[in-house]
Amino acid sequence: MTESRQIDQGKPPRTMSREQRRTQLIEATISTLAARGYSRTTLTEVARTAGLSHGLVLFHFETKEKLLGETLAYLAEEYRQNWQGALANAGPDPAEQLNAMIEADFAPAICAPARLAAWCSFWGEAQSRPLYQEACGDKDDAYNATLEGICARLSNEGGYDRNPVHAARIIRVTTEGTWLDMMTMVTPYSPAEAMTTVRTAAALCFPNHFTPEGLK
Amino acid sequence: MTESRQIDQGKPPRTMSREQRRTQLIEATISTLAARGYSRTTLTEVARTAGLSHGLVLFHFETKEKLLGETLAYLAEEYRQNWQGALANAGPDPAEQLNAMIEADFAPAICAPARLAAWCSFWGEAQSRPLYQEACGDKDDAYNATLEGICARLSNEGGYDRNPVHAARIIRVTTEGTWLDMMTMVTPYSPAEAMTTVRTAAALCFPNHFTPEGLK
DNA sequence: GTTCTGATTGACAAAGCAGTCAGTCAAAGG
DNA sequence: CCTTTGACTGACTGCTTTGTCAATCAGAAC
Repeated sequence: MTESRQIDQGKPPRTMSREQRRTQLIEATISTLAARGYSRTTLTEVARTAGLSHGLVLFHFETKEKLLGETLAYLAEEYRQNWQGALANAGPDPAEQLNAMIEADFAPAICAPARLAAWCSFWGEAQSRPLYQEACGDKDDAYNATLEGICARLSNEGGYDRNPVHAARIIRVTTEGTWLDMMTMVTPYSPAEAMTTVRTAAALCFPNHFTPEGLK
Repeated sequence: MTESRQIDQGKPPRTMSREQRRTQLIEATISTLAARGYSRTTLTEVARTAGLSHGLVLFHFETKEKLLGETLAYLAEEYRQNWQGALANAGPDPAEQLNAMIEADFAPAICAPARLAAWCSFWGEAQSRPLYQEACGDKDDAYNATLEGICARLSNEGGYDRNPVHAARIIRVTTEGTWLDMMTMVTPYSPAEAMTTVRTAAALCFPNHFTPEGLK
């Protein structure tokens, strides 16, 4: 499910491998969710977005429920890989790691309008379907644990006496609230502006290491 | 639309006044949105929740679209009255006012699970429906302007050299992110715990006036 | 070329939905 | 008691949607 995200756009062959087609249909589902919202996302519309017949969607995913579940899993996995990759590329310094995680959360691939809108669609249905808590609960757990660990090390090494659990929570809810803002605000809201907001929160928690513009 | 939110629960008469019935149906819509999500909210289910026939829902609201639009307007108005009322009851001191607004955002009437879930349903559809952006956006404008004003006065009078726009934004996105957390977290999340998170953010912005537990 | 396998299509069935409407019922006013 | 008015019901319609399936098609293996 995670390999070969890229789809060959040269001249689409009539048939594709199972994995390629599934990925293409999941991407079409994300686009449709963003364009029409969860409630008006139909199999026919997903198929039309992909330029395929609606029967094929069910051939590959069996039911609409499973298509949406796999779409959510795809988004969750993409999100996880994004921040874990950014963290792996950052140095051992906790301030750099925290900065890397903040930047990762607003990377174009993650907080592109269509991606955010798709996430938001799922949030709206979350409370009524265990599906989402399954897919997202684990992801959030790993993210939180990592963030708290980084904040704890930054607190210790940086000489702050801040509660790392509180700091991590502030950073996380600030990020989530900013995503929601980007979705619901009428006036456009750039990723750069969003990141400034989260960095401001980081600067409040760790003023010796962060400014609203980034690392000190 | 704003008067007489209370419904007489003694022994339901066969007929009710137009306004009472509309309010009852809007409340049933909120419950249904929370229980089943936006996409599976049907007129029949709303009617069943209210113990009425589905024809009556259309008699009072004409279309499903209008029912949902009025439900959102009802929620937005309820929200606005809640924080404006809390603000009116607070003293002239900006720190007290900020505290009042934070408490208002987590008052049981506002962040009850069903209310939050209903809001979340609308967020998920917002980007694809201009109807909802209006209702959600306008509420935010007045709220933001007020919050920024309070932060500006607190910054001045309290001797902080903090950018009040940034502080207000931090408080707001922290609140919104915490709401989202309350919706999507698997582990339960009490309003008291939520308020602690936002007060921690306030304490970071205005440490001489706030602690995570409340006003100093 | 032939065959085999798996992807793909589109016609179809079944179910659920919003919205319509003719008629019922209850309360109020005469 | 009679009439009027407005709330209310439930059967019905037409449309949309999900899901099924037999037939078709393209590419790979031989």
